[in-house]
Amino acid sequence: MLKIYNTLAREKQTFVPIVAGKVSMYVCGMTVYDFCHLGHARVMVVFDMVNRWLRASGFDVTYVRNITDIDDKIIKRANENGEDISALTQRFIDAMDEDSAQLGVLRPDIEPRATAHIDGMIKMITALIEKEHAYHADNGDVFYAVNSFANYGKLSGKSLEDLRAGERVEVDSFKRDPMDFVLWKSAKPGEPSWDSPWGKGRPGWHIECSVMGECHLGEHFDIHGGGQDLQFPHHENEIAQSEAAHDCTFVNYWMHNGFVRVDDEKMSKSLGNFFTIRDVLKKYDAEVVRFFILRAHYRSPLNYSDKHLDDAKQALSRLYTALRGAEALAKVDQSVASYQAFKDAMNDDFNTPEALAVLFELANTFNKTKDLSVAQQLKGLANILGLLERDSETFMQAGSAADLDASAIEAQIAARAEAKKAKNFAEADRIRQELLSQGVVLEDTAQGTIWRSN
RNA sequence: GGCGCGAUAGCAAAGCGGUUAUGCCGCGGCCUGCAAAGCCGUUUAGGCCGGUUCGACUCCGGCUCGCGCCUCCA
Repeated sequence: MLKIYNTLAREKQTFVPIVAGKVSMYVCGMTVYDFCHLGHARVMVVFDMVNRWLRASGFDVTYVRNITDIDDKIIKRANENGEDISALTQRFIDAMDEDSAQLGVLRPDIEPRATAHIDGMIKMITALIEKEHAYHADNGDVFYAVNSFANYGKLSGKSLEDLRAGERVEVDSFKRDPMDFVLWKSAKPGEPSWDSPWGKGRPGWHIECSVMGECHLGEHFDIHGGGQDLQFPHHENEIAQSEAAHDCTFVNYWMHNGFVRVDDEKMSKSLGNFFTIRDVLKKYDAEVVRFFILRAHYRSPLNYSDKHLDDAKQALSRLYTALRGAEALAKVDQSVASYQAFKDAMNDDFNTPEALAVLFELANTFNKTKDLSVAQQLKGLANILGLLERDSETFMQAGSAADLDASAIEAQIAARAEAKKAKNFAEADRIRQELLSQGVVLEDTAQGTIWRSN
């Protein structure tokens, strides 16, 4: 039985899909005006892991992850660059696709773009106005009337009174209530706009996800995910919009992943303490980054540092080392204890740290017994998490000194073998030391000498 | 100010009311020409103060510290 921590209920709940055997999942994706950073990597990897486990559990999953390709920041950035908005967004969508592919993230089934759903947004806003959940204000914007929705605050645990009491709420004279949020922004000169019953304008951010979710998964679906920072106001507002428009429950399970931090502070654009995925991948193997993310529970904070990545690399290497020389095919045996332990861990709110512990126990068993079925199990279970998909040599030799090619290393190994044969250990050690200084580690095995990068 | 989360060994990170988490690092041993890898063993825990209990890292209460949201944010 799969249990999921539901933010809405503030507890783990047994997962019961709306339609038996099927799962509909929506995750808030990126606003494409810049390169993705490690925080984005965590969302992509975490929900990729969720998607993979649901599928491995036999569910027919429809996974939607949207792309916000129109908003203030995009317009601002395009103006700064003197770049066409669609060129800008396409450029960063391509970059995002590259980054996520590197991280072993499977493509979502559907990746809707906000700009392709303007009609649906106009339709939903119209319905909200008709039901008196929204109003066309004097400045031309359309606002959602927060006090028209009795359950406002149920996801984030905030009450309207508390929110209004907050000192940071900016007063907008065109709003009936300071907490009302914009559904449709009237166009300012020079901004991209679409025709609507309220004149030319563009949608607010929150309405995009309500509409894309409805369009691709229906008025009521199973799982909605995203980063913790989207819980309020974004997801709270989505609920207000969708439930008011449809008069039915919007989402059954709300999932929020924890932040990536740097020095115990949230990594974010506004703090300027972010690392882009592509910068990190210049230094670390993408699978190491994926392993690093999966090593912590998805709801826990995750501190980023080179030291932690180095540690993750060492740990992942242990698994690859175990499989070295025994390139077993991935083959999961569901009848053995390791599968049960792995499954129990994953079914307990996607407890990947515990699932990974099962992999290390399998590696230890295989190192001792050399029972090929154990190696197959190790690789099979790891593959479910999108790990250990390459062969060991490829991983172990990746990132070695760029000025050495494999044949040069092999030549050195051969020379060392000659020296060893002649009992000239000083020369043998000199060669080994020389390679080590170039980032190549030699290991003598029963089958001969093999090498890996340091 | 309002709401919420966390505090586990040198570092990272889980489960669990009583039995070895796991990984990296350290130490001892085996293996090796020597290493590396691997194997065996091993040192370091549970912020502080109370309570419940035969027994608490695990449950309850208080405190301290850290973090997040309340504004765009994954």
